[in-house]
Amino acid sequence: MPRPKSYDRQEAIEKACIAFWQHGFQALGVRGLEQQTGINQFAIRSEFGGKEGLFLEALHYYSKAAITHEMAPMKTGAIPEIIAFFDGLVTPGSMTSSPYGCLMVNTGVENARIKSPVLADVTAQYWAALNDHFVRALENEQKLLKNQAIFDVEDLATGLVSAVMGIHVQNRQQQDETAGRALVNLICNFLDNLKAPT
Amino acid sequence: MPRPKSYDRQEAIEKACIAFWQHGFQALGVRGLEQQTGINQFAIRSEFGGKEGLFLEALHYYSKAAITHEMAPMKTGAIPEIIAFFDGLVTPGSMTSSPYGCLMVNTGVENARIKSPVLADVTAQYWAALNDHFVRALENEQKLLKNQAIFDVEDLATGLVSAVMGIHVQNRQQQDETAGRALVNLICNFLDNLKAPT
DNA sequence: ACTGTTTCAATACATTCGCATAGATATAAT
DNA sequence: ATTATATCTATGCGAATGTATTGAAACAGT
Repeated sequence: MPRPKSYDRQEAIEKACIAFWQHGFQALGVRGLEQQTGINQFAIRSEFGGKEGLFLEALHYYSKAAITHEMAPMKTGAIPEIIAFFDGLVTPGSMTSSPYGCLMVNTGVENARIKSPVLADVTAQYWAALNDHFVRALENEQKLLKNQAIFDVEDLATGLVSAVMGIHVQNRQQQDETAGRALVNLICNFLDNLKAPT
Repeated sequence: MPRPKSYDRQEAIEKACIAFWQHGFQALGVRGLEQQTGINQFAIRSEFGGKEGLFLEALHYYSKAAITHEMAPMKTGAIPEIIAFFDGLVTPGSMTSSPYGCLMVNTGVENARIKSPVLADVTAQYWAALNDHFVRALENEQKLLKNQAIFDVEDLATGLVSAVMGIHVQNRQQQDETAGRALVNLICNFLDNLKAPT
């Protein structure tokens, strides 16, 4: 019997995600959110728990999408899948390549010295997930190398995570979703030298 | 004849630099600046042109310090000097290593989708300077390799800049000035393989 | 001492922030 | 049609923002 909502919830979250991605959390006001998402201010509060609640939903949406669509192949793959992931960071059309960088990077940088522990959790979990996927793929690769452990998996994975951050920042700095290409090439080159011969 | 200023200008800029470094531009209000820098609100306006003017001074101070103290050795050096620079990014005590990351990275991420072209200029010039120093050092290294150009200098330099960004973001994310160590090792490892044999 | 000049402390200002409220609106069930 | 319920549009609120103003304060020169 109620009056129908004037927005689609999922659609709204996606729009909010893009808006926060572009402008950051602080710089985007509730009134700006209204315009860019089509959600009315009342719904932002009653449905999402205010600006920060909507932001959290956006972060979760972004995280889940990236993990399931971009990271997933690395779980059962090896170095080639890692290389494919890095390529995706600077390949137009991939959801992990954007002239706005990465919502998780941007949020982490912005939020580092601030408030919400819950925000810090979401970003930390995201990077942990990425780290895990790298570890998996590297372990898989090591099996192909017949246990010749010539590289430290955990350490390498951590380094790759930092590289991903750098690529995203470069993309955002240049406002060009391919700006991080040089580091991608460097990393892929490096990984290729570790790879089991095909 | 005038009343003496209650602050030292240079000292004030340094304090402001640290404050912005920690909190970011938006999150730090004028009243917070007053407390953390000891500059009175009137002076912020009359001496520095308001909050943004003081921020610009802080950016210039940071940039000049980093260029002259940390990047400089690469101008006449080669890959060993690049490696030393990367080590400095995760070495406590170095001015380029900090649990707050890098003021230029933070500013670039925060400002990317916003306003001030003058802010964008400062950060862009900073990264151009870093890129130049990498190029110089790599060219010097190539001379030692007797013109066996086995790597593209410009491309590699660009990649190294992105790596630096990633290391800083990792430091800030973990609030640990050594968190980017893994990528530093990876990069140094990579560079070492390019180096002329000693 | 007095004066001139500059800086400082305190306050006020308009604007914007996120949030809250309340009356109007739109649907489904009766 | 009427009613019930939930959502939407309007407006308002206190707090915080950066900036502007103004009278008191602190020095150098006379």
